Amino acid sequence: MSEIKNQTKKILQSQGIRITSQRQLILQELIKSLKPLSAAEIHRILIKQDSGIRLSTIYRNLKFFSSRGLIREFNLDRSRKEKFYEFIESHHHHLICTSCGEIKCLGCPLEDYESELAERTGYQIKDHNIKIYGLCPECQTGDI
Amino acid sequence: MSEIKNQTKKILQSQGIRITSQRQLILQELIKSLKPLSAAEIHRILIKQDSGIRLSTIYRNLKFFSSRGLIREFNLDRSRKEKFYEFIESHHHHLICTSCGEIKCLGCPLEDYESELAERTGYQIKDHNIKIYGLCPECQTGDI
DNA sequence: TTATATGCAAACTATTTGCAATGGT
DNA sequence: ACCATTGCAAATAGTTTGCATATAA
Repeated sequence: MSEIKNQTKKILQSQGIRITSQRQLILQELIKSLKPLSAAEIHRILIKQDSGIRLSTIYRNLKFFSSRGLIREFNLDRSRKEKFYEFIESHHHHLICTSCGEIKCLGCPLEDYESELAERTGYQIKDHNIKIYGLCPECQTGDI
Repeated sequence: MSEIKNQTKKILQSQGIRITSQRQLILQELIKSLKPLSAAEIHRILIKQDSGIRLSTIYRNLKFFSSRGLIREFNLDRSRKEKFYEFIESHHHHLICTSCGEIKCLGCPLEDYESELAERTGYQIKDHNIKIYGLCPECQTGDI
């Protein structure tokens, strides 16, 4: 069994999640991927690898993994309407190139701000996300 | 002519945007509203006020206003799938109660961070948004 | 063996589009 | 008068659901 397949299996097991080949495939792609993927992207990848997995199965499992806190589900706000999904390794944010769509992960600049905000508003802060939009170095030629 | 209707008209005029009753109605609601609205919410409000405006007209104009920089279009990421729209008065962010859905506007804590980020990544930063999720004081009773 | 997950097809929601009619300038 | 905008209906995209079958434990 390949290294990543093994790792994926362990993760599912440790969470008490029933192991199916489809779940392993989906989670593997999210773990391998360096950037968030959409349901359709995952489907495209898995279909190429023979597996006759259905889109509905992918959606169901993405929802399921999210509810178990294994992955994070979010929108990109601009242009696209699909949701994106990523394996949660650590709290971070995204820098998105509005021209080519490339997504880069960033650390979190809000640690102090959050506690100050909680104090000021009375809110009990649970989470947050930041998306930063710009042009990546490659897309800056011609300087729009 | 009512004060706000007048103001709306002036905004459209100053932007060289053709004035129609539908555009005035849509923009008025966004200006009056203290929080972002979805297309369906705007539609519901305007239908109640007699106007037989169509959802498609609302969508078309929301897109149009966004492209002209009059309003901002964004997702809420959690739970809901619709987009939300707000009149742009100044750059700000949102604090969202995950229990009752209340949306509060916040200032921007990222001014310095952005320039540091541009330097570090080579990206030309254009914009960003932050969403912070938590429980508002009212929803904290029972402390989940 | 039994509950859970999947395949499949159909439904649903939010949004977009084509086209003829209407309305602003 | 002319072109932009609207109404209307139909299309589309992304996602969800119901039900029979297959599969993990």
